[in-house]
Amino acid sequence: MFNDIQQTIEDKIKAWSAANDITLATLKWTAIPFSGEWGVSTSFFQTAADEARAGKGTGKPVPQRAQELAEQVKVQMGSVEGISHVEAIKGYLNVYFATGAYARRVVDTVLASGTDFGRGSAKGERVMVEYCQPNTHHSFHIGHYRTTILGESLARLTEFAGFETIRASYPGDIGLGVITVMWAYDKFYKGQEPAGVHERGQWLLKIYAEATALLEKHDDETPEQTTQREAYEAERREMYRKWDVGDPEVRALWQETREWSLAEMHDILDTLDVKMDVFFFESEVDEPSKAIVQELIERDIATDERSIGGPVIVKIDEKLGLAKEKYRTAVILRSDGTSLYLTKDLALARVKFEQYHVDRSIYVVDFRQSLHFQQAFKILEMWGFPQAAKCYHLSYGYITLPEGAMSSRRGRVILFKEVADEAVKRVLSVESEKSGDIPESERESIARQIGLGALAYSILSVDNNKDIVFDMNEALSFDGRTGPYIQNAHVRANSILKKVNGQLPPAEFRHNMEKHEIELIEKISRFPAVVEQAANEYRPMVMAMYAYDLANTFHSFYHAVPVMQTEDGEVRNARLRLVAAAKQTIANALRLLDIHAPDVM
RNA sequence: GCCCCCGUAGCUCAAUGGAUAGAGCACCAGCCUUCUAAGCUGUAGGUUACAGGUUCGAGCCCUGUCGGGGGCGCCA
Repeated sequence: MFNDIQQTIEDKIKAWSAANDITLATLKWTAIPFSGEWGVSTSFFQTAADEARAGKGTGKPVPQRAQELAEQVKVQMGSVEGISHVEAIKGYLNVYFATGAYARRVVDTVLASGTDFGRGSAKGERVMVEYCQPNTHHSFHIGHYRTTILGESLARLTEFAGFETIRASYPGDIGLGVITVMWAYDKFYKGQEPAGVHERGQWLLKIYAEATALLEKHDDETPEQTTQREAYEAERREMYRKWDVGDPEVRALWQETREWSLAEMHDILDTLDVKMDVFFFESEVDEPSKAIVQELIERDIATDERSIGGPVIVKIDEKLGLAKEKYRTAVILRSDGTSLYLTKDLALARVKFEQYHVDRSIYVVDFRQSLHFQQAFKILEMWGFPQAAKCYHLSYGYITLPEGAMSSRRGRVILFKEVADEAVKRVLSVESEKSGDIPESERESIARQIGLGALAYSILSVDNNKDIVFDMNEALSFDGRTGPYIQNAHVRANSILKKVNGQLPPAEFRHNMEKHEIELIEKISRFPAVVEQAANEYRPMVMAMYAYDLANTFHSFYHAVPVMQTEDGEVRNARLRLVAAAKQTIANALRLLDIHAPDVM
């Protein structure tokens, strides 16, 4: 956390190596495996190996030579301000911090920074995170939730790490699926409309599933059924055509039903505390996207095969001179002149670069689109956008059901709303036996925080490229490595602090600290580095792991180390400040995971 | 045929090329007159799919094999 001490040591090592004609490899600092004290560690394996390769070594095995070097440095080190002692062990140089001074510094820094503890310095780069791409006219299911929570957490991380961050959503509000719902609604349900935002959204999903069944070809259908199906199909096609040419009636129907879905989506985003900066609607990028195709043809990036009845394509592998198939050939415009997913994404990327001036563009989209994005990024590169190098597809695995993939068309989905409601219900059912004193007026809201926290954590704590087989009991578990476990650490910290009404007199940390105290301080001090890592690697999971680790350390501390019962006032004050610092760090970590940190539960 | 992801404890998952591969769940044994037991402590559980290679050092990098998932010019 504090690099100045580390820097002092590093300078000393460099001076020593220069004086002794030793070619020092780059020093990498890591945390020492915890053993009751804390500090940082670096090794000399690389330096020893370099020596051996250069032929100027001593002929000794690398580990032995590394240990020798570490010992020499240790002898050479002398005393350094803020360092209690140094040890050379197994080729590593372990530098231990002077406990009291370091502890005080960490705790004071956290308390002074508050909600800003861990915030990175401004990076001078603008990041756009595109996530939450639900289709309208269906309902928001648990798969949409995964991109939303993943993207929101990532956006919070990049923002906190110091990147200027723009949150973007790209709802699919037009396409065959949308038209299918409109057709069925218009034909069978015109004028009807259930009350309630979510009821309406879910009703559309039901209509979609019904419509799909009507339009699906069956092997054993009778001639009458075939005629019927083909007539339906023709009606749907006609409706799409009318939408395309801007028929007022169809457009009005579209606007109305689209609004139902968007209302539901906004309600869910509110529930999740997601504040989008920009919405790119598929319907709005459709028309402009066609214009870029001509430009790509003129630049000789795309090949127009329309004269022979074909589409417009980009032969990526051929253009790159690749012998093996890798990016293949991408179609960027249908032979009938209509746009495709890729057409729109290329156009959208240009808007992001030129209108929003983004330096990095991150797409939180499921892993099945990985070829699509590889193609898109390559084409952008050929097109001459340097930002293409900093485009990143954060792919994630599907959420499937035990019986197989979810399918909106078959109506076989787990809706986010169902899960969220169930989560709150389950929390309320255990609140009476497990909770502390929760004011009646807050019970519902805290139950929501805990339920949604459990759900969010169950998604964020799994590596994004893993598939998740959705299990309600697992997703909403409150025990062990879960959101509520972390929230509970925050609550316990708060319950101690309540007893002094938040009064935190200064403290020196001169007492002989127990290992649980030291370990807690060590974990807290790692938070800023974890923020950097999670943001740089685009991995919310790193923060999820850390949050658990920190809470786990706090729970152990809480159990083993008395705070209010401490007789010595000086020690009590120090521990109170440590508890406050832990509470703050837990809250900051949870916030980056889009999880609330309640004061009671 | 080609490309991408994955394979770690019974199950679900971790582990910037670095020290003794770690958690949770499940199982077993303890801990509430003491700051919230949604908790803590302990036991048990491993040939990191397999075979080579690179490296002082490989779960991690490279090659191959096997197994699972996904994708591959007009769906999104």
